[in-house]
Amino acid sequence: MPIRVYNTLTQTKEPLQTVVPGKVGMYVCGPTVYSKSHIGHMVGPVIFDTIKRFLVHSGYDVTWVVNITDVDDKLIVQANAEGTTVKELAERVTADYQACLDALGVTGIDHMPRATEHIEEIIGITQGLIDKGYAYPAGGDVYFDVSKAAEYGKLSHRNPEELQAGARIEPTEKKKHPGDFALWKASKPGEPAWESPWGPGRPGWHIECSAMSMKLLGEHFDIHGGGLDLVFPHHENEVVQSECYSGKPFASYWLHNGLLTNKGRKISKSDPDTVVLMADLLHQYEPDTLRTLLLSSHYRRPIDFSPGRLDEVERGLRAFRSLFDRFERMTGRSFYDLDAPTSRAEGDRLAAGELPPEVADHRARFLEAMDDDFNTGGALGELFELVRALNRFADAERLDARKGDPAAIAPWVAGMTILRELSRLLGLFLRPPARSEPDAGGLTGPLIELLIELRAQARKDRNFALADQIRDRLAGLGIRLEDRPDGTGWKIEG
RNA sequence: GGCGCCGUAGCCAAGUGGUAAGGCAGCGGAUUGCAAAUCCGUUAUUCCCCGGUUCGAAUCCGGGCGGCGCCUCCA
Repeated sequence: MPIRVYNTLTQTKEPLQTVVPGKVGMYVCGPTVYSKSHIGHMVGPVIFDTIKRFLVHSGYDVTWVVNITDVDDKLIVQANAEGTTVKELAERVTADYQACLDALGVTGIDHMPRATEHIEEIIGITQGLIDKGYAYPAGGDVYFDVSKAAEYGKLSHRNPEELQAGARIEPTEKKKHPGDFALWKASKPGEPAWESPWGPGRPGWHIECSAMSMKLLGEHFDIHGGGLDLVFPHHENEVVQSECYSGKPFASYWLHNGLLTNKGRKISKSDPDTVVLMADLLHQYEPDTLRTLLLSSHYRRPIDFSPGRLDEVERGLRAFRSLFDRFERMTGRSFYDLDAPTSRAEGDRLAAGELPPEVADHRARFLEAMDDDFNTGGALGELFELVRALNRFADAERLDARKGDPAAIAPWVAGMTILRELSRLLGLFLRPPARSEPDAGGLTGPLIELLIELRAQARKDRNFALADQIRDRLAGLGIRLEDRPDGTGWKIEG
């Protein structure tokens, strides 16, 4: 079953056929770095990180580029308001963005080019478009002439006449047509500026993505991604200027992720009520919880964000944590350190061996879902089924009592290895949750062990009132006790 | 006004022509001293509404209704 992707350009699902067999070039629009990242900024990175993981696992050699737009009117305004420089602001916000990506396990980005480091390429493309008659200089600015490009509107499926009729585009006397957009903007005194054939200025908004994607991935590459809100005008402009410049098709497939809403409205910097900062969320929730929410439905669908939803997701993830604890008790090894197949072929070999019932089926269905336009919601469902199949097998075979017998638990461990393979494809459970670890070198662990010992004695004496008091008081402190045949375990909960 | 997305149980959600995955919440059972965790069972005769095509539709077509996004900076 080949991988199929929904292409905004054709509005259909198409089999993935790459420019160079076995290789994928993927470009995703990153942030304009003038304010801290909110949860909405993470949707694209998490989705495309997952897509990259899946493509790599499927045998592709993937190069993934996410740009940083570090020069723009908004940066100038914000830097002035803060009394700092555009450069300092951009660096600070970029560092915050990077920290959020790291926290969510978005590790697959190969290049993060900055607009300000590609001024030369931007000027080159702009000049090239002027030379070919697609752009014109006007009073220090340079505009793309939309009327010269017959295909303008093909990505967002609009026609330019209607566009102009209903347009609320700011009238600028320098533009020939209201739909024309700036490739280069003349700078005012005191603003960041670069020398150019048209005088000192800075790039327009869309040109940097054309310059950086074509430089790093070639003039024709495979996947271009971004939020649905970027389809028009950003991506429409990007595709038209790139193709007019190179004379080649730009990106083969355009993938757009749905937007996050809060209280029913799109989360957006221009609607401050809706903004939920990543930095705050990361203090309240496990990264896996945030990531699971973002992957819980198909990537084109909008997701309504709320703390209640996150709590639900977190409760759902407990089943995984409990299973991982079981694995650790059984094998003495952490699930988080478990090596798993890193390719589909390797996983297929493991799946062909001895496994608990249903495990191979769920794996097959998981991969099928991912093949079909990266259906992470369906894949996640299979992961939950896998957890159940593994617990069921361990229960039925009474594996907890046979943990000293490697041969007996081997099929189950193989099943766990499949779970590791698949959950890693979604970028989940890469690291143990921070909160379940007692303070390193602190007294918490030993003190809890002491209380468990005292409670065990009370239970032996059939003093259940005291035993339950210990358990309830610990629960009040967020520490949950679990009595199992082989002893009492404990867990710190949120 | 134009372009696009969406409407599946109390909530979230997969499924896009063959008789409704999964998660949360709830209920019943196994297990337990009681719990927790785990397992089993259960919760939509039905997929916004109305018509049509078909042996057969949540899935295709037509028409409504409702929600959202874009057309201006946005991931």
